[in-house]
Amino acid sequence: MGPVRPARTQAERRRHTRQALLDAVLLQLEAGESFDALSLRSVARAAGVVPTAFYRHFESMDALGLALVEESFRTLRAMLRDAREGLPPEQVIHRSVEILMEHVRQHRAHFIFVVRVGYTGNVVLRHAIRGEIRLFTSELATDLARFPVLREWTTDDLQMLAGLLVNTMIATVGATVDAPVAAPAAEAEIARVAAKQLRLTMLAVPHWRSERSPR
Amino acid sequence: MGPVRPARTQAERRRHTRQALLDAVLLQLEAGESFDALSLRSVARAAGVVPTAFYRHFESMDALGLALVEESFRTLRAMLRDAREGLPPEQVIHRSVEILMEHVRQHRAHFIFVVRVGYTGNVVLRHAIRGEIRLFTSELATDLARFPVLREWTTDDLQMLAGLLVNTMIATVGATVDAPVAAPAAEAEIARVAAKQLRLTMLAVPHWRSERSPR
DNA sequence: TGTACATCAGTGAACGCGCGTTCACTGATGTAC
DNA sequence: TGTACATCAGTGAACGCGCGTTCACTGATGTAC
Repeated sequence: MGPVRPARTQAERRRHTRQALLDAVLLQLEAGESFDALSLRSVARAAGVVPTAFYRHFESMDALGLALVEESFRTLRAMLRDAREGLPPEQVIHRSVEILMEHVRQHRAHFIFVVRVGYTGNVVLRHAIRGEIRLFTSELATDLARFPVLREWTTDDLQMLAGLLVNTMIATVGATVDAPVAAPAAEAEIARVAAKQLRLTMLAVPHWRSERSPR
Repeated sequence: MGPVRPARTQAERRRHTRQALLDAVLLQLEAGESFDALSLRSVARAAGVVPTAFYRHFESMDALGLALVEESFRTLRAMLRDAREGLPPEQVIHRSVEILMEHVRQHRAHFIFVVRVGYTGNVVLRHAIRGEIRLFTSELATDLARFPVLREWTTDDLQMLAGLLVNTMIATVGATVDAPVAAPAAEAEIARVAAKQLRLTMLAVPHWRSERSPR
């Protein structure tokens, strides 16, 4: 056998280069760069192609960023799916936090992208991410509606609660990706606080009077 | 009388230029730029001085950023002080949100700086801001300890609660500064949700069993 | 108060560099017959 | 299967531009006597 010939067909090579460009950005973000400070040339260089090749795949860095928004939220939705299935009622919170931390560990770059670029100056990407977070929150609200205690809550109140939980999640992710990689102690501490905050929040639920508007 | 002679003494002129540089950055952030994308030259230009004059005041853009961290947190502490005084117990939450929104309106640029740069790629500024937020959270925890319901809580639990409240505050500020300036309807909606979230959180407080470690 | 010198905020020219984008191109893969 | 042509991912040279930083400077304000 000779050396493995990578990417036999044109389509394969094309997909491969495109992913290399996306990954180059994620890698630079993980290394602490700001998205707005990344140059098209540095990304092309890191992906192993000439700057002009970039344009075969994306019209601009913003367009590449939008592709990363999609890719990242595919990860976040997968997480929600995992949570939907893996939640024995008696330890919802503990397992939720575990699933979150697990996903952050395995898709660190996607989470960094979302929490960091979601607050960046770049208005296009910021709005794209905030829009996705709103959708994500709505999905969570729908999931919450299935819990017996929450069945009678109004949509508005469910959104409010989901928003609160997502805020906690975002703050937790922010703290996690800010801590040194693979610092189990710091990570455990962050998870512990997050679980407490979620437990406190859920403690309020049975006492909330969610008022349906008169029919 | 002739035209007003601004900044008679050297010290005055110096202070004036320094502030013009800081304000130039805040203005560009408000206009939607990312801190990491700002150039020393564009800042000097906006402040009305030649690029080299910049160095008379700051060693680098990072140094200027750290000065802005200080300036911004002076604003946030002033807010906490206002809250400490202006809170009739029967409407703590309503007033807190009002005070927050009021301060965001009046120091929009400082809040933009904190929520945006606190998540940026720039590691120096991000850590500086996150450190200040941690201090800010601790101060809030101390204030919380004065409420009768919370008097028996452990320090760790107070920190946890303060963190939760600060998270809500940060998310609220993020949503506010992301909305178009002077959109009273959007702002009112954001404030309404924030108040609900804080009310829900505080609803849990009497039901939380804060366990002191055995003496 | 007057003079001589020191300080120092701001100037302006110059540098080398990496940037985004254009253009005409190459050569391997794909396709029609 | 073989041939002739089309497609198109990636190349490489070139452009004008704004960048951060250096340097020697200017001239108004400050200070010592």
